[in-house]
Amino acid sequence: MSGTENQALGMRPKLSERVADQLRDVIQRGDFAPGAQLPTENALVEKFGVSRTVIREAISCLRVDGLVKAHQGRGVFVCEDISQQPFRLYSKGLNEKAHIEQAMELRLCMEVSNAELAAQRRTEADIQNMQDALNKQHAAHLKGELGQTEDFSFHLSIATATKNSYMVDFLRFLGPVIIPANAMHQMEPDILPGYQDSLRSEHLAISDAIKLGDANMAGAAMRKHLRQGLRVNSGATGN
Amino acid sequence: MSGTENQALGMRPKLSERVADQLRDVIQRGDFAPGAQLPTENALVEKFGVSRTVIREAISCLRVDGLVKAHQGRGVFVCEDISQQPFRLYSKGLNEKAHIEQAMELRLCMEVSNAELAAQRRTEADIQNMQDALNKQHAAHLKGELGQTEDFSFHLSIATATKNSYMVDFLRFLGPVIIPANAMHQMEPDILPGYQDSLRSEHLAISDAIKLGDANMAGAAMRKHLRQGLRVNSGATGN
DNA sequence: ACATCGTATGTTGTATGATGAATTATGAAT
DNA sequence: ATTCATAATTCATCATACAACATACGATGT
Repeated sequence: MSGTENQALGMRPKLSERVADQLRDVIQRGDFAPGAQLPTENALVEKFGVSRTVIREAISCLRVDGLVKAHQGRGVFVCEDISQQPFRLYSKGLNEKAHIEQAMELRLCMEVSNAELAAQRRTEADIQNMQDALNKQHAAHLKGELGQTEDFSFHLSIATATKNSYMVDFLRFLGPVIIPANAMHQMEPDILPGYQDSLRSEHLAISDAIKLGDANMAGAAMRKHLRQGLRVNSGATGN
Repeated sequence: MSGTENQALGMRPKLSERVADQLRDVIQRGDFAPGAQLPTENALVEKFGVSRTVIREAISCLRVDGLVKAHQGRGVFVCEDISQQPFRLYSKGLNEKAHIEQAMELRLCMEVSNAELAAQRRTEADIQNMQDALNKQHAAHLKGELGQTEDFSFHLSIATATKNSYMVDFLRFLGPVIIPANAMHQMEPDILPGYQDSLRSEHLAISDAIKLGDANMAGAAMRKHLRQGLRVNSGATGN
């Protein structure tokens, strides 16, 4: 993040973002200890030579990032605990390939655990949701569609069955990174049905194991499924 | 997040945050399709009955959150892909206990995978780092310290050995949520050494399995270790 | 001496108006 | 119909003023 993408396109980055980046740096470098007070807005105005509007927008960014906390009438202070800081992908200078690979690995380890937990905790309603998602995906396939949305719904239904809302949130968070990587778009029309069939059988294997309550089997099926998908994707993109 | 904690303390939430929350809601509810243009600043000024300052700060928040993207001279648009959106814990209305439990479960499933991956990919340097962390933790224990920082360093060294930087980032992200939950602070002084010994033996079991390259054993040792820690923590807090 | 209260000062939050910069729409000239 | 200059729109920045909140200080009364 931090507005570097603008600069890459030759666009002049916004002043407030440049100031925010500089402030972020000095904070993360430790120039201001946790709990310490930042210079006042007026001081920063003089220091950076910009208007108070820009300073306030920059500090607002740091606030959303969970780095500082502003108190009216007192000042702006560096957060004591960084527990409010969000988690971002793509933060470092990773190329597209490494980014997707590592994010995919993160998803794999989480979804395998999800399958295991779902097998232990699923209720009848969860099983019904999984079944619905599978049916809708099958219907989409029969209509000649890719059914990626329904595919994702199936995985979400498993995450929901873990009764851990963070699992759902995290899968939703990783979802967009994964979906575009799917190689179904570039797939030859004649091998697509075969791929969708194998997809369906893999999903059924996962679903059955979760219904049975067999955690090990569910995890293994999910791992096999995701590794298969990873193989197809990387193969199609020529890696 | 979303400034709800202010309201809980009886503090009047900032206008800009309230506006930001409302805008966030209508966007996430789908009132504005991805790629659609938001009303202009002036329109929002009239709609909300606040100043441009507030509207701009609110939009700035949404920008940092990755929900919208502002283009000078064109307008503010809802992001097409939400892949830039950060992942946050504590986002929903979870009580402290459920929050920690669910976050801990997220950590568990990730660290088990980390141990497995580390066993497969560790280099000599990784093994050295793990060993260093263990030694430092032991030294801290002998000095009568809790050694929590060194404990965390050990786990980080495992994450580093996976060669997946997101694993390290994510563990760092979860770290602050977990650390305060540690019950060592409230522990009776006479049982602390015994606990530290068991901690050390669990760490050694993990470390040995990773050195041997036995993924299954490493994963099992890590799972046992974290479940043990979870048990101690929840027991100490009376749950 | 001590506690209480009001005031002064400093800081962030909000409002307002004006100007700059970038994009898009408009329209005239060829 | 195309091209080009101009106007209109919109976000970005600047400057100023005032409001809301917090703290420090001193006056006042006991």
